[in-house]
Amino acid sequence: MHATPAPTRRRQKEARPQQLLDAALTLFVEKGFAATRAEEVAQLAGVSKGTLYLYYPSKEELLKAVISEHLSSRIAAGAIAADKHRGPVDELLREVFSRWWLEVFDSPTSGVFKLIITEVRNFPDLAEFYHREVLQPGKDLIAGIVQRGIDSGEFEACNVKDVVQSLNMPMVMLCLHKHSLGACNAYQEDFDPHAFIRSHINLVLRGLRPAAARATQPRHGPPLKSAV
Amino acid sequence: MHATPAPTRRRQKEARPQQLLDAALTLFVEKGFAATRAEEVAQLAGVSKGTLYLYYPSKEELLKAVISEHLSSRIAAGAIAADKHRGPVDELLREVFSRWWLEVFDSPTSGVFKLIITEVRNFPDLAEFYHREVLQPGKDLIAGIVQRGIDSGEFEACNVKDVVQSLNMPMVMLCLHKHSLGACNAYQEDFDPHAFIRSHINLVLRGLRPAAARATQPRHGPPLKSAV
Amino acid sequence: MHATPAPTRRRQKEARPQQLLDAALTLFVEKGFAATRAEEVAQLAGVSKGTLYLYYPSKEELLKAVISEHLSSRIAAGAIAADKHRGPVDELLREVFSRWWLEVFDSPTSGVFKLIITEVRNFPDLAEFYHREVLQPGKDLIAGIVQRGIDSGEFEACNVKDVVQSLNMPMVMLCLHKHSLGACNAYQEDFDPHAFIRSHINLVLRGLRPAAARATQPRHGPPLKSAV
Amino acid sequence: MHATPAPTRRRQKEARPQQLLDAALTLFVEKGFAATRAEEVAQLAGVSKGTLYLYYPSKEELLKAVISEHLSSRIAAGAIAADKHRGPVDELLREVFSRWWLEVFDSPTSGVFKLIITEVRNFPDLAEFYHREVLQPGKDLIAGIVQRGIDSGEFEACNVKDVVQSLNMPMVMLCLHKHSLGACNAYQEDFDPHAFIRSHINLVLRGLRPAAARATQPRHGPPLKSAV
DNA sequence: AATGAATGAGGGTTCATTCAT
DNA sequence: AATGAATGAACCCTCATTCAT
Repeated sequence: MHATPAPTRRRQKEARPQQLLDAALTLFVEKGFAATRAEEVAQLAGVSKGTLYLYYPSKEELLKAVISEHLSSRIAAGAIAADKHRGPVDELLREVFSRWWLEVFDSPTSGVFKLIITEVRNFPDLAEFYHREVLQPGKDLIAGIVQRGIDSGEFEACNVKDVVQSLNMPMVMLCLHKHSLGACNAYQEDFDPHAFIRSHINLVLRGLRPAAARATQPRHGPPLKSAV
Repeated sequence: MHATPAPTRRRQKEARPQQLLDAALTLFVEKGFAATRAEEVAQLAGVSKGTLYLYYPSKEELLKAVISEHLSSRIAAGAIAADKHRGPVDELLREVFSRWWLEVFDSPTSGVFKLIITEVRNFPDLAEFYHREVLQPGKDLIAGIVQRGIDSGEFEACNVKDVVQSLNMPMVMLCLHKHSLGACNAYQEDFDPHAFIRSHINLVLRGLRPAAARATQPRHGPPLKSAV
Repeated sequence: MHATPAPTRRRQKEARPQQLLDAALTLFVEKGFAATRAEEVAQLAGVSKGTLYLYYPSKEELLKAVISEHLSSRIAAGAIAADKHRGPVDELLREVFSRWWLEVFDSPTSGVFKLIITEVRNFPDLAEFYHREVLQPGKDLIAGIVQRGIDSGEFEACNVKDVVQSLNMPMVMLCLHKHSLGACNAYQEDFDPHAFIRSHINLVLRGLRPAAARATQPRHGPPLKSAV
Repeated sequence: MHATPAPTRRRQKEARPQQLLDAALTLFVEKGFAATRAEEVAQLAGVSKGTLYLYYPSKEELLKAVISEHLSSRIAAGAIAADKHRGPVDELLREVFSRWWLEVFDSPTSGVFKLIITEVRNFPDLAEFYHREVLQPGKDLIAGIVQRGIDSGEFEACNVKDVVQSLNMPMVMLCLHKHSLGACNAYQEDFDPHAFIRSHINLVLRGLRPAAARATQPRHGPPLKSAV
């Protein structure tokens, strides 16, 4: 309805931090923090070198801002809706992962995992941050759901922590892949990440089903073959 | 019976490249390529800055040497011995992964995965190299075994590529973790990677078992609960 | 009886240059010209960075304005009143120095000496300016008085120029000290500059008194001992 | 007898610090610390920018090295020989000042006073350093001698501290002058600093002589007139 | 008249690489 | 073969100055 408002200076000032964070995320993920020049970030954000420093006092602070922006808000989201769920647990797990996956994998946020992997040893603050904001809540969320399934007899008794990792790791791995090998335009196999994740969840959930229940098809999730 | 002879110059000269490669791998994995100074590598290898350049013409060539050394020889190893195997396929899979895992995870080679993830986009040569030397052979190996299982009726029909990823990704992920968050001495959970991998393989193989076979315990692999 | 009227814009506009000059003097003296940021000057003057440039076209012009303001008007002041003096020359000298001292030492003008010392070599214009406006008139003034004393027999024959320097230098030195070591809150000895200057003038004037007159106390100036 | 030794690298390495310190002193005194670029210092020392940083970790450390080098060793020197002196005190004072003057004024060390004045407020460490290494020992030395003169009746009773300042300040002032106005090739008056200092000392010592002694010429120091 | 966001040249510092010893 | 002093290009960051508001 409204025409794009004229970019007054005031308006630009408000937009700058986000522009800079976006540019920084892109480049830090692509080239690594150390190999990205501050001026490149500014350029990609459409401003000059000096302007970057009006908004962030150093390249390192920019990195931290990039990470905290993406970690605090988005990654651990969706946890809230989980508690209310009634019904089979495997359906809930599929839903939780779907939501997370849709929000993260196709968005720039997926790059943050590469950033963490890459930079955590150079900036140890990140470890605490990532653990507190992402890892712990994420694992707690999934572990809680899996435990529910065990309690209800829907899942075989098992080591819950390990199952959480089995479910999760391929998702994080795909995020990493997207921003490393997956971004090299050669070797782009006919690989559909979304289909794979559905297939993977299926496979793991099948493995969790108790022996007694195995003779019948699961209510949710297609048979393995059709997963892709 | 003889004491090791004092290292002659020739002996030292022959040992240099390996010392430099080891030092470079350690530091490149820890800090990233761009953030590692050539002199640090030399120092860790016990030689002077100038000596490094006697053996490698540039820091970038050193990186490539580090990677090619580890990729060519070790990572895809064990593939050969697989063909001869006769017997249940799940046993074979366990064995192949075990061998790979033992050779890779506890050795410095595990760091190469982080290096690849971190640096492919800066050095696109690596993509082709890694794909040809590691990914393709590795995936072919596992895919072949899984396909055998399907053909023999031991596994449910399924998308083989996806299963390969489901099996593999957590292993690579653990290698990455070892050299990123896992190396930050906080947040070292009581997590045993070896146990987890056994548990994960179990879980996936259970998911692969055909419905008809599910009522009986598998011959290999403990029940889920005892996996850790 | 009326409260000061709220400063109108015009009023502010007229006050700006002085506010800026004062701020600039303070900061240039404290930190040096090169180490003072234009924005700091503006801030101390209570205006924004841009406003400074409405009044002075560059930082360098601001420096010159600061110096010329203080040099032209105040430093060589008091010279005029000297000619009319009748009576003993030492009394006149005491009076001239007293007046100068009171006007300069306790005012921000004292800092200009530091500024000159610090910046003449970077801005050679200052040399000519300072020499013409301050040094020459000041020395001529004092030299004239001393010469009068010699002519009248009140002072011993001597090299007038040297005496002028002997009288003057400690005063300038004290101005410099005030804005360098004297401004470091450690090492503030129990040193009273005013008392010292009286004592110093006394000492020099005693040294000037001709041998014949030395047996009697001077009419002006206390005995040395009570000088502090 | 020996030819200048070939400048091997080893030899150069040993000479570098002094070359850099000399260059730095020259430029810092001439232009001020902030207005001197590190590369200029390197250039004047005949090395490249990077080399400077092989010897001093930062421009600021270079400044401190410059100052401490000159302060520790030279400025307060000569104090030792003073105690042994027997004979008239004014002769001793003349000798102490002469020695100090010859060592300082005509050497680059004279610039350190300008450096201190200029930079002490930006680097407060210097205050403590200068006070401890130069001011206090220097003042104590002179004060001790003057006090001896008073005790022996050679000098009038007086405030010793003030006299010390009266004697000293012109000397420091001349050092400052040499590196500020005195270095501007205009306005080089026919002023001979060495002659002035003799004249100044004379004048002050005459002022110190007790009334009873004034009728006779001093044993040392010419009559005032011939001081230049 | 006043502001302060934006610019970009400039300067401090690092580090890959060279080369005299 | 090995060293490490030296170099200088490159990068982070600052700040004098401009100009749209």
